[in-house]
Amino acid sequence: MDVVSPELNSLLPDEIMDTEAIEDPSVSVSTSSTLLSLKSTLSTSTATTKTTDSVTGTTVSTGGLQKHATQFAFSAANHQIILNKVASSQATEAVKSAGTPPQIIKQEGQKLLVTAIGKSGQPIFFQLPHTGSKPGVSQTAGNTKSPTPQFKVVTIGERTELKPVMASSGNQVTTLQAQQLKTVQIPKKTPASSAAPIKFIITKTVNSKGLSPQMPVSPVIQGRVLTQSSPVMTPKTITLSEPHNTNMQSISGKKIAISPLKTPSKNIKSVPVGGVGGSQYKTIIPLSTQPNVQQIQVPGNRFHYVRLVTATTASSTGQLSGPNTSSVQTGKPVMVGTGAVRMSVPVVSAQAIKQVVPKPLPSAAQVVTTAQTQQRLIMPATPLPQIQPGFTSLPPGTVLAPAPGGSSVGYTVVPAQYVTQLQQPFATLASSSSFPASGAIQTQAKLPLNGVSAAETTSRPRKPCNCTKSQCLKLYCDCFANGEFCNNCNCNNCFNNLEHETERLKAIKTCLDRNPEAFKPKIGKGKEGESDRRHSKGCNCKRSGCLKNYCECYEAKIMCSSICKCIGCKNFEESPERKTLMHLADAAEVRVQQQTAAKTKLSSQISDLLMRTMPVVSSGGGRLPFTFVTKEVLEATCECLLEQAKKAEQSRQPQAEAERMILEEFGHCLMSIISSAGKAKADCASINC
DNA sequence: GAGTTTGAAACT
DNA sequence: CAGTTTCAAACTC
Repeated sequence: MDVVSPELNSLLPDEIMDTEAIEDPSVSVSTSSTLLSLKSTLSTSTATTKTTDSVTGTTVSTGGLQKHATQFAFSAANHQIILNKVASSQATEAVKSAGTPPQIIKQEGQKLLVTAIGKSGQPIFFQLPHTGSKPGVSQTAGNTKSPTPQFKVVTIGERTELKPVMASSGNQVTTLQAQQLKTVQIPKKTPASSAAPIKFIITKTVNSKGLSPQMPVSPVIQGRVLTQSSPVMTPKTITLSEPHNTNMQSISGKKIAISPLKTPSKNIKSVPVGGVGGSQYKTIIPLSTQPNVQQIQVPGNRFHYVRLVTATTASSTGQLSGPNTSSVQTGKPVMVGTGAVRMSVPVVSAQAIKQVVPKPLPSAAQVVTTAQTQQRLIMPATPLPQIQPGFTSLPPGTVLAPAPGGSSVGYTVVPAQYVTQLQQPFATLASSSSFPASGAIQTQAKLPLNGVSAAETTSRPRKPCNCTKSQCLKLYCDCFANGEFCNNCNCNNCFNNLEHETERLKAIKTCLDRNPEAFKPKIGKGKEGESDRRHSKGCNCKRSGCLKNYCECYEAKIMCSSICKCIGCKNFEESPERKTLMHLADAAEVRVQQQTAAKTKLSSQISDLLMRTMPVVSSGGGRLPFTFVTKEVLEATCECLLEQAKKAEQSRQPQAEAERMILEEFGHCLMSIISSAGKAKADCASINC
């Protein structure tokens, strides 16, 4: 079980944070490796259906739901949860005061954990006791006989919903959602393994016409795999699973599984998934921290966008943190109120992606932030066959954005640094395409990216390239290799820019075809027990001894490893040459630092001196000009000082006393200068000169 | 700054 | 996969 984020910890009451129930084998037992495929068949039936809880394996019946009608009643009219007869009037008031419809997070024992977004925008958490019948999760794995309310996260159409599941042994899932009540059919497929980890299942019907495009997408679930369905408007189902120790999951038709929290993939991986009506790719996204994936629907746009947000970010907004993180940490299906995720939620980089949170979007590109550095991606959830296979290996800092003109390419690869740069340019692109312009790019500038502000990251200095023949569209070009546009470079005939996006995309594809990992960082983590950092491919140096910057290992300040094919390597731990070089480098660095410090200090002193000798004149608010210290003034001052020195000499004063007299005279001179200057300035001001 | 060296990338 | 060519950065003078 993953650890609940501190942000959430601070928000949630202890009861909510208690995740024991989830780790309880009796709960996870039936969450076997089997992935229930939740068909996208929609109906608007009420909660009188049956289902098998895919999370707990508990089968409960509609009767159970009715049994619990003392706790809940479903309003088919407005599709809102109505809390009825809750034992706690306080909770009732909390619900009423919420700015959004309440969403059930989960049931734990005899408690229902409910969240809503308060009118202040802050998440509200409260508990509702189960009073009508025997509450709690099923005690029996697989096929439970005791009706027990369960909750399931199911995505229908563009939206994802939390479903209180009360059916038994059926194959339907009843969805109760803040704004819509739906029932989806699920194939009867019962989880079996008792030792299986908890999984999340999301059913996603793409472009379901039964749903309004404007219908907000409820944030839903943490996951690791995004399925991008084909542009063909056939219903698609996404199955997100959350096994704790397995990485890949079964794929049935157009379903994909989410890799587990505990087996994070360092890199996003896309795998073609078979399907009718077009190819699909599932994107496995690393999940080393707690980012959320927000699925966003753009009305009128055939693409679905997802946005990845770190838990930290979410918490910083005060809106996402609670519900989302809690769902992640508990590993249980969780529904978060639609109001819990807003477009204003900024996007920051993430170490990895953990959550999948569909999200309403009036119109916007979605910036997806992923991975090791500050990789931000804007990517359609629909497939992008042209490049999608290489999507796994997009370089850090790459942004995928819908391409202008709605071309077949479908998106534009943009360096992360351009996310902020492109605020205007991208809006232009968006406006010229089917992609809505408003809010096209989310502002990220003021949010920290892995501890570094976006401003810092985006302004990160980079060496300009000097390419002449490659058009900056080959990996020879460092800019291109780093997934960046050329900017302020010295290259000739550069195609690594927005004006040549088509060529650029083609080049990227070519590179990825040649080497799917072409854009991955070359310096990655080594195997266990080895140095933390090592070159992924190793170097092939022959003449440099791996002690010059020709060597990629040396350049990265790491030692050569066993995978290097270098000849005459001197870049190893005990190498005396290497040690000497390191010492020299250290010494040089110290020297530079000292020089820098000295310069800074000197500059500061000069500045300070000028400040003292040129006081601010209140009348003008400015400082006196240097012109007051004219040559004549200096000469006069020097004469005064010399006179003072002569005086001291004639009176045979000791040196110290002579110095004192001279300095004193210097002080008098300065005061005279300042006084005169101030007077002159005041006079000048009085006559408006 | 021009020319050389070097090794990764690209090509065959 | 190996050998060769191309390329741009690193380096030297």
